[in-house]
Amino acid sequence: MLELAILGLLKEQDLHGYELKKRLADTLGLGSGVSFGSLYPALARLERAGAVRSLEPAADTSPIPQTGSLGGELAAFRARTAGTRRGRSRKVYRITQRGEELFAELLAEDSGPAEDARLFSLRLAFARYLSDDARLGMLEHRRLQLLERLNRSGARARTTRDKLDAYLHSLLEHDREATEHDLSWIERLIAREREARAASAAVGATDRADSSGEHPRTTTTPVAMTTGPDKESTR
Amino acid sequence: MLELAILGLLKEQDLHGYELKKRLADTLGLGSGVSFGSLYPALARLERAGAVRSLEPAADTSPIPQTGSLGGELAAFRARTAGTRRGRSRKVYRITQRGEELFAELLAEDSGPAEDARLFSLRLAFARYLSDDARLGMLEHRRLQLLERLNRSGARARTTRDKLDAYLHSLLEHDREATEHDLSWIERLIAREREARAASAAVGATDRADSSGEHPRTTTTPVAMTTGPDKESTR
DNA sequence: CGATAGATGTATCGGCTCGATATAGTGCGG
DNA sequence: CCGCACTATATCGAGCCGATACATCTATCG
Repeated sequence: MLELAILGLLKEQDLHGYELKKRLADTLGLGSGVSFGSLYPALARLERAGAVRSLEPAADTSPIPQTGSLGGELAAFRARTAGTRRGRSRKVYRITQRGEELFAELLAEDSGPAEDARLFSLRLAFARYLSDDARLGMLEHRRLQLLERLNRSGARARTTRDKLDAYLHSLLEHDREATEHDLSWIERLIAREREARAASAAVGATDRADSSGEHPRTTTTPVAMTTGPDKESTR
Repeated sequence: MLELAILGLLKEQDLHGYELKKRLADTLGLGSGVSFGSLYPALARLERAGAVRSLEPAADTSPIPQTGSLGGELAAFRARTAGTRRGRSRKVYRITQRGEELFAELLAEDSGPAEDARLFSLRLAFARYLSDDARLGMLEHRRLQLLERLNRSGARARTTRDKLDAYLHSLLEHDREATEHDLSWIERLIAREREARAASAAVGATDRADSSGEHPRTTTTPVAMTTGPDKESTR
């Protein structure tokens, strides 16, 4: 999972560990990012697998950002002293051809029924690298997961009628609302995706049934299932 | 973290591992609950620490639920064959005095600035065991965390103006909305808490300034901070 | 009847991630 | 010159997860 995020960031430019951690935290959706205890081992794994290679210091005034764009008041100061390397010597990582392939694999991977919210967010952050079909498939997949989760909320409400602690009840209720919110978001994304597709395919084949208002609800699944595990951090 | 959840459930009744896992999944807010790979080691730790003890088979027709209330069609069948133990012999866990103490410690624990959403949910699920003050403190603490997170969202939006990928932008936007939703939920909980407190203290002291509409916003913090890490699963 | 499938249960293993900590180089203010 | 803060790489122990193994019982189908 971390590998995917690292490779995705390195696709755009070479980075050293510290900077990588920062971008993981605030460029991507990952709250607070990851700890060094995960990041460095992950980089080591990737290097061992030949997916990235590390470049030594690279002399001075390299085009690698001087850890910039944070702090605010600090930024001005940073601009003044730019070019003077600070702290310990950095090890800069660059993605390899093998790394590009690995990225594509990880991004497209099936990710069983347990796919959690973090992984979905990560995939969406790199959705621009997917084909139209793969991207739409990913969104539909997520939609089904959320529907299933919503089902379980309903089932739970029906099973344990009221006799619940007030705090627990509020928690469960909020969780259900958050899931509904997520679901409507995903459905907006799907609708947008279909519009774009329809627009780009304006020339060509015969009319393809849908395309007008009230988006076709795809595979619908009328809200009824019994089994299947799931994994949804918290919310 | 898991220990807290286990002890909280065992406070109400003796349970065996499998049933414990089920309740972790759907009684509490934890999506999909935890895996056996966490649960059994956690139980072993708790037993080693003297916080729980395991009771052997306990003969037949014990008052422990026969893993009931799931399946639906299965429930009827289950009712018929109730009383006949199934599968491997179960090991039933019971909380000890030491366990009750440990539960109280874990529930009240300070939980640094990194407290994630899962842990907060867990604490809220057991909030009924906290004193009024501790409960309110927990809610205020969570409120500040969410405000800080919201700040960072704003800062990010101001720093990286527009030049963002559409999917990434949508992701970040959705994340911000979800945080706002969480925040307003917490504020409703705080308001409710204060009302209850005011109602119960109806007899006694002089009038205490607030109590009428437009809840007092507590410690307000006018949305401005620069540093501090955080941890928020995803969203 | 016997085979098969499937639910119920307990348990362990390898691998990833985390939080804490160690190490180290640099500039800044007192 | 000393301590402090910031940048940066790296490791350790422990927790958690997914997969898997193992064991026991029942229902169902040929």
